[in-house]
Amino acid sequence: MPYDFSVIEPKWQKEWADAKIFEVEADPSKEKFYCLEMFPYPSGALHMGHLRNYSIGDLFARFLRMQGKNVLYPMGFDSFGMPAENAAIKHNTAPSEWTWSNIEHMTEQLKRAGYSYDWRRRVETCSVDYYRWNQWLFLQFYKKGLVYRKHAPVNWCDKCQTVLANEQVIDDGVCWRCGTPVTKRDLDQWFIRITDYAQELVDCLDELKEGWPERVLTMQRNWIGRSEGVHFQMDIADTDLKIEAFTTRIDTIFGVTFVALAAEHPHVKKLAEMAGGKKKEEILAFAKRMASRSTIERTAVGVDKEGIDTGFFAVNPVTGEKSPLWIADYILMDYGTGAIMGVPAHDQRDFDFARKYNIPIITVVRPVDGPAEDGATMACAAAADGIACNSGFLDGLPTEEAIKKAADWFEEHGKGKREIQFRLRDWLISRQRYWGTPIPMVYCDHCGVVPVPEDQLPVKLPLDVEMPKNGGNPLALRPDWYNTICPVCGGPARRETDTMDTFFCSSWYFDRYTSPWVSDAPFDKDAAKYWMTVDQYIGGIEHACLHLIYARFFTKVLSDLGLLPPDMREPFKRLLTQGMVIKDGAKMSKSLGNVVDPDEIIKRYGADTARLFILFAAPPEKDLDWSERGVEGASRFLGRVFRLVEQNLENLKKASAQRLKLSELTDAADRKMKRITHSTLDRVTKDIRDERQFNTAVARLMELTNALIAFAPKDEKGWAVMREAVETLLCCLSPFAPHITEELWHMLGNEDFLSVHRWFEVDESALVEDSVTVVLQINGKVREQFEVPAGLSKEDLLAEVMSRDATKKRLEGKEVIKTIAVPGKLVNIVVKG
RNA sequence: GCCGGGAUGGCGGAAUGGUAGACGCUCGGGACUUAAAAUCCUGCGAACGCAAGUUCGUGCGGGUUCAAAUCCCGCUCUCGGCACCA
Repeated sequence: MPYDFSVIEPKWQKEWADAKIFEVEADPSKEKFYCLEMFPYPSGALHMGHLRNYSIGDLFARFLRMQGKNVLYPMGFDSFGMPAENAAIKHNTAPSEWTWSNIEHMTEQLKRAGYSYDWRRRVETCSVDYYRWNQWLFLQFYKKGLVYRKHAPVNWCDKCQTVLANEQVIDDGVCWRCGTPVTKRDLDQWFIRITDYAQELVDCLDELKEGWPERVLTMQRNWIGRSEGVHFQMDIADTDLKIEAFTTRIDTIFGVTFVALAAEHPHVKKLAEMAGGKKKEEILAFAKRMASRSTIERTAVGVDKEGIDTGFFAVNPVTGEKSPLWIADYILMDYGTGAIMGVPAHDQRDFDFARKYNIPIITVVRPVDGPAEDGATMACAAAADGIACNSGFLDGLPTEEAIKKAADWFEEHGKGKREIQFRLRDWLISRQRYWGTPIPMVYCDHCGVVPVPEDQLPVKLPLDVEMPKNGGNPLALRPDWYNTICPVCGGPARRETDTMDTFFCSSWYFDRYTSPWVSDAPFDKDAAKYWMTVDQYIGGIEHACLHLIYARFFTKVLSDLGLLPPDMREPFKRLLTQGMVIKDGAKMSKSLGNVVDPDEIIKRYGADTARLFILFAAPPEKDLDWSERGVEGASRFLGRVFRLVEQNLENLKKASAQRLKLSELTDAADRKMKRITHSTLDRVTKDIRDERQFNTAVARLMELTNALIAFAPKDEKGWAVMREAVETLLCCLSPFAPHITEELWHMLGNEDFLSVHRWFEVDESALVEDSVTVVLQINGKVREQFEVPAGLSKEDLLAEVMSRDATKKRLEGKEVIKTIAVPGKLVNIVVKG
């Protein structure tokens, strides 16, 4: 009977499901392991990226299960979002119908791939049972003061017809989903105070060093953008106005030669008024022109800085000197205070600006080993640390100390204080879209903004909607839905028609998995306490500053709300960011027409082959080059394993299941086979557990298979050795190719499931070698290799090598200068002549 | 500009101071077959050589070492992230 995956795979999928071997319960007596993949958006069908993500996850889940851990391995769908609305318009159906049919289809696909999920725990964020808890959590956040409504300039995508969070504006100001340039709009929107947690979000990155990729930590650190500095005030001469400024380089305060405001700064209008006349018109015109520029225009490389002199002067709080007050386009209103002290000698941007407008440049920091540069002739700003000069009481101090002393001065004189600034902005969660969680708020003419009482949740999304053809939110066109009664006064009120950013849903779904059946809370506290945190998370790098920041933030808040234990501050202990799947040099995508359909591959080669290829072709973090030939290679390998067992089946079944010790084996080939078996087991275990090097683990298993094919047992002992080797191979291969290994395991007469069988133990005594190959080097160049008994000391090895005729011959007529012997490895003889 | 990753055969990739190229793919030779597919055996970094073998070889230039893909110094190219963030 040949290897027929089309029979074997469905058969074992059914057996596993019937026996419920992948269903788990919290059990504090057992050590748990929570293995999680970033859940998919139900776009219609699985793509290769999904297959790669989940093949890695299933490998971990199966491996750890076999290692005896109580493994939580769930799957669900991130099923709210724009594409459902677009598809609904295109196919003239409802977003919910489209979404649910995709969920069912993709679930079937995942089952055909043989992943070992506990399917009872499937979570769909678009189901009322889930999103009602989004609403409930939103209200808890609201009570805690973490939710606020603000009229502010926000990012607007015209194509998606909705606002976006800062994190969703990428690549110089375009929408993360559709690539449309983002514009600014002034709107009333709901924000979440993620900035309250900015400091902790940075601090905890250190705890994640062990298990997270360095680059993700760096990206988050950059995104949160913590900087320490001094916040201080400056008077505007001859007015009552004061300017608030922030700087990280307070040590350069003596080098201030101008002060600049952002065009949107509230003082701009006042100053224009005070200036009056022609100057007023000029200032207002300038501010208007700057405000109308898009993010792209403002941040394009090489754009000249622009500014206008207000004619006013700011007073330096230390020196009392007056510096001209400018309005400049490179000052951002939404960072710091929207005003800066200009120190052109030591800041490149200020330098560019000063040169353009002939503002004086004064150096106040000199290099450690030389004199200060001349401000009039220097080519660029000297931003590096050095020694303070021309700086009164700071003179002679190295930058770090000068900063400290200057900051102390400001605090002592009550003119400013130390402050920490973050780049991170609050999270805008309102979306002017239909297919999302309704924000549980109502607007009453008498009572204002009123939260929906918890006992009135859920605010259900109507499913019988017609999507407006020209875009926009159908909820806003449904008076029957949005007209309601004020929970406070009972008068007429209107529901919030915006829905929540879908990243809200995905910020706590992993908590829900721990107890998806509870109906009186988002999740069961005890279940979460047992299962959380996620031990291994797997997904794409694209979420480094989106989902992965929001989920970290949520976990801290849920912990503070008492829903998670107080010390549970981080959701994901280890993170693996898998590489992309590449074909013909580019990422697989519909628009490039280079997609390979996982279903097709599974149909043609089987799930085991597809999974094995994916895990073998590249290390998990690297991009994977899709190769049909490579898939065939994986298929060939599984065929070899199948035939190996099948062709020796009778003898293997008869063979003793007893494990013979190496010391009980006398035949050299048997001993060698035994050693290979255990060194393979040892290395594969380490590759998976410690190194996460699945490609090399597969390579070892191929080597073991090659050795087994060449192995010819001579007697009963030999067959016992072979049986042990074959079963070890099946055990190690099981997490990679679970169906074929399960089949062969049962063919050998085993009755339990290999999928949940205990991982084999390495017999350390079987790793001991009789002899080792050592290399003879002359002057560092390899000359020959030969066998010596294992365990020789340095001296004995050297003596052994030097006594060989071949060695003596090589050294004839040469003077030995030095010898180096590395036991078990090599001997290097340094000679002259 | 700043931060991070990477560069090894025809290709994907092994090797973290000690035999460079494991394992696989491609390609060549052979066996089986009427034939093909499948399968099995075998060769495969480059140069010279009938061979034994010798020399060269891990992006480039230096250095440390008996010994460097690996460590140090200085570059080049490339991929990714952030970027008037004060």
